[in-house]
Amino acid sequence: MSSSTKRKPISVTTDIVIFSIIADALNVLLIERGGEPFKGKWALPGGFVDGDESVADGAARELEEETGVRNVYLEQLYTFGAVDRDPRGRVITVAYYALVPSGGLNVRAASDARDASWYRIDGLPELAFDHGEIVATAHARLIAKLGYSTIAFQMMPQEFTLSQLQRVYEVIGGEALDKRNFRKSILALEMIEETGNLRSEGAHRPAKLFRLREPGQVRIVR
Amino acid sequence: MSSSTKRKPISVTTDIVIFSIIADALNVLLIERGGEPFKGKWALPGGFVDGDESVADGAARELEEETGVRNVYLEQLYTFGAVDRDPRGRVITVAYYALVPSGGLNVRAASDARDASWYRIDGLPELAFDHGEIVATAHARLIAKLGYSTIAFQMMPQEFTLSQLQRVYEVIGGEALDKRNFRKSILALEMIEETGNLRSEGAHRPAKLFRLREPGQVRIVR
DNA sequence: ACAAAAGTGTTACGAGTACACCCATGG
DNA sequence: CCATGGGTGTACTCGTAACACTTTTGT
Repeated sequence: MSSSTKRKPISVTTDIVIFSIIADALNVLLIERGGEPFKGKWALPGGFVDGDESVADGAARELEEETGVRNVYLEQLYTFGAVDRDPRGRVITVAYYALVPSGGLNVRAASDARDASWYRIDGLPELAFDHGEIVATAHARLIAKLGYSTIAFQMMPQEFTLSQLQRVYEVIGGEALDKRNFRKSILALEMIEETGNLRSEGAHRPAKLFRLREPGQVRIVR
Repeated sequence: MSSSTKRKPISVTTDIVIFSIIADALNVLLIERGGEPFKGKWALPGGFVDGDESVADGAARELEEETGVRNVYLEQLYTFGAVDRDPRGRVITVAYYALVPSGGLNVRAASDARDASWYRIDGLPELAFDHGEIVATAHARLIAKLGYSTIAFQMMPQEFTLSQLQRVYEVIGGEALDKRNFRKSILALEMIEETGNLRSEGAHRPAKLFRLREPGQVRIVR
């Protein structure tokens, strides 16, 4: 009986949780919905998967269409498949998440989004659909993954200082880290190298700038 | 442009990877397909999700229908969404996996499964669809999860000896473990307790039997 | 000269690993 | 009495955590 008589069509969407560090806080990119349902409510970028594209391609396409962001490390998060999660009918969603460099992208509202904006994770508005649950799941995964992978490097711009990198770890992890231990363990990964340049950013000693050896690569450590 | 003009219907299936330890080897439960496509080939249990059930419910239902297995803790593995993964058309699948006690269940073929049988993970037949990839993904996840969760307890019968439990870890992990260190670390979790019973199983000292304190609970450790 | 962040090593502790012998039973 | 797996404690090692002062710059 696995092929039930009533096989109502099930639509498939993707939703993407885009994280970035802005002003020393973890932020999520949201879209203000321009159409029903949940018109005027904030929601995650995403949309329906086309019949001629893979689910992952659909997520990448939606991400670029609605936010202009491309070439980011998109990782599948979870598939949300409750019966009543979408008032339009039977819609399941494959959620992805992505980390983008601090300040390194132009956000623009497009498509059926009335507006697009960053929100601090600790100050989110009420979200459409089950997107609050999706963000919470992504946040938990991000925190966990920080501990055993090099995912945080995805948030760095091309050149960055070790202090900047440390701030990313501290903001996501929610606790202060020892500067010397942090530098020791990061450099031991051999994933970054000095560019030879310095950055002077105030009334103090300039900081050495680093770059990723192999951009886009995420390694499991430990 | 997120709502494309051509939104071909996408069907949604589930596939379930059931692991168990049998004769000191890791095994996967497969069914022999009774219908096209891939008729006569071995495949994972699973099938189409109905419109009035959640994806997780669909997985549990298909599993019971095709193999008789019920009441297992199913964990979502990954969603496979390539365009051409199913010759019948556009079908994506949400894969789940579960661990069941050694020998503690009656497997029976049913529904459109011609046969159901255990296969050693290192001796799998050629599988239908992309099920080989799904099994490989589940296997990798199982090995990883063994290291930082108490998932292995799911494979134990109601009463078990510490040596049995150690064999589970050794078979999945693929390496021998030190007996004293193993017992020390397992008991430190405080997840199992002595039943007070002994099991005599050969020409040697009888082993103490243990049980889970809270069956079904999986904890993250470390 | 002072404020502010960058940069740099050593010690201490604890978790994890290595390791060997006696115990209880069946045949 | 011998073969077989069950059961037990300690010492060492290595990775992680704690910790303070000097350097370079702008004002």
